[in-house]
Amino acid sequence: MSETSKPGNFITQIIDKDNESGKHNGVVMTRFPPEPNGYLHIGHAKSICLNFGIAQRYNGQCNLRFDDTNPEKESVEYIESIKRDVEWLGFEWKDEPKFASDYFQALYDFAVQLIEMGKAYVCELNGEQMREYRGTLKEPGKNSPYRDRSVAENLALFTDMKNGKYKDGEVVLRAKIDMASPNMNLRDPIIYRVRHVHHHQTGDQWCVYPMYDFTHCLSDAIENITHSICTLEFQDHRPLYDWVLDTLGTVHPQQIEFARLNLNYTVTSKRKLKQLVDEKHVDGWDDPRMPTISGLRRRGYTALAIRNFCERIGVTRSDGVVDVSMLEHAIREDLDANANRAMAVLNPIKVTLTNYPEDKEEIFTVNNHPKNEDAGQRKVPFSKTLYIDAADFAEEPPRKWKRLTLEGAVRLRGGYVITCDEAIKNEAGEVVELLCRYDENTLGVNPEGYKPKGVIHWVSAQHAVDATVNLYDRLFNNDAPDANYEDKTFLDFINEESLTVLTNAKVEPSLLASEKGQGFQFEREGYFCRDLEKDGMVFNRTVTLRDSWAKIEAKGK
RNA sequence: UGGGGUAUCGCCAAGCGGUAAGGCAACAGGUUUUGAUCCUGUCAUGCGUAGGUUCGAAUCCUGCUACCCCAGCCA
Repeated sequence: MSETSKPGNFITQIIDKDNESGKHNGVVMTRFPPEPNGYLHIGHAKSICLNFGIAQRYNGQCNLRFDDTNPEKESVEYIESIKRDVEWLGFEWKDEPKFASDYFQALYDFAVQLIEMGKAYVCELNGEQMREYRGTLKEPGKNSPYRDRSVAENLALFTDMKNGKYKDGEVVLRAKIDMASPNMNLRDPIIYRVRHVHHHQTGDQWCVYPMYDFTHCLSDAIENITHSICTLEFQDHRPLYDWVLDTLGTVHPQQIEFARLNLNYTVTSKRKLKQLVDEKHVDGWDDPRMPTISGLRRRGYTALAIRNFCERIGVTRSDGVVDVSMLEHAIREDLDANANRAMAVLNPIKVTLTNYPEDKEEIFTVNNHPKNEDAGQRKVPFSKTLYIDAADFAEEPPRKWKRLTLEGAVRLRGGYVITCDEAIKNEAGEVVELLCRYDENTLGVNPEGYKPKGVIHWVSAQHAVDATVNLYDRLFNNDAPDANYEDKTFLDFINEESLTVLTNAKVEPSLLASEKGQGFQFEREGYFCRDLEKDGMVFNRTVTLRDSWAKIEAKGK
């Protein structure tokens, strides 16, 4: 599909109009501007797909720009993870990654220019006073007593700020706009503050750092961004964005806001995700239960699935909550089409084929994919003793049961039809072994005179490979863990059963040749992937198969 | 009447004055050596609400309602 045949949205409509009127001479330049203060999550994926996707659609380019103006909260680890994630999603930024900190000198010069124009002043109000003078949502603020300093004095004071003559928080540089504006952002916003901290990019070169509102618009202008796409909460900042650029007379990118992604049953706030990591509710930013890009990757989500998901949810200005089933559908769709099949017995019980020769061994050739012949075939060994899943046998089967039962017959996937004669139990009354007979005339052929109830997966005991399987479920059991509740926080909704570790799983030997990160469909169980980090046979469940039996069962209860 | 936004099926979302696309979910069938996939069908006389303009309104106008964002020296 060509880029332009993909569905558009209100932003592409704006750009189409701009291109018609020749506003930017047909040039489209966007940017993805994360602050390196955490790992990227699925919400960022939407923004990445939007910004890079628009650039592709219009043969433009997209910068990766780190909005690194608050060094205390930022780190190189986050920078590296962000680069890795954007790349993994399949996007290429223009040239080298950019940093707002690359522009610190230019930004400083712009601030000086503002002072010279009489449009900025150094203010000595402390935090509390600042708040008082700002007024409230319904009442206007009042002018700072420092508002009318001379240009010369402001220039000297700002130089002192830069040269480290003030302690953190003692003074700030403010834009002189309008303390009575109904828009709080225009009530003489702070544009520079003093912070004696080491910066991950500029070291100890600066002790004054520009604020977002001053930095972002000018960084966009410096990079000749044409369309500066951000989320809805910045709508109120647009007048300030425009004021800075208009006042300084630079090129003027257009800020366009869209609704950020909200997903039910999940939390998409860097602060909360960081809390989950810091307080060890999960095993790190890339825990497969996290909605981070790295977590999803480790869970087995593919970049293609995430891109498709982002395309399907659309881009609008109305904020809603997308159902996680949309995300799950996207990964099932990709893996169903592209993942090889394999057999894995998660909770094994032994099956002995009483009429199968003791030392005999057969090798079945099985298709890797039911529809795609190009996926090839693999060898699956078969012998007298097998494992099947405990859930596939029932002494007293419920209605519509299509699995093994006493005296019932069932097809072993890719192999013979077997009939169960006896269930051997331990002292606790649990079934520990099944004695079955196989029908030697049923390899690739239907049996004569009777019909198997269904098909189950299995693995030959002597050939089976031990594996650890991590069964992941949603991290929260409330559909809106993020919402504000009177007496609860999102931590109160953590699903205690979000991870079940199965250490006794038996998988077919072909899986020994799999690679880390490789995805499979374990037939009748779900989609799994070899863990990206751990060595050995460790598989993570990406998502279950759609399960209509579970619905039938649930209805019966 | 502080300011700024948004309202179309359970969820996402097309629609831009000519008579409500699509996807997810759900439900009902069919195929199936995966209770998967796939296929077929059902699912808004209705577009937050009340009026108005018009031959004709989800689209234009007016009033109302609900929800979201803003009082960090965060972004």
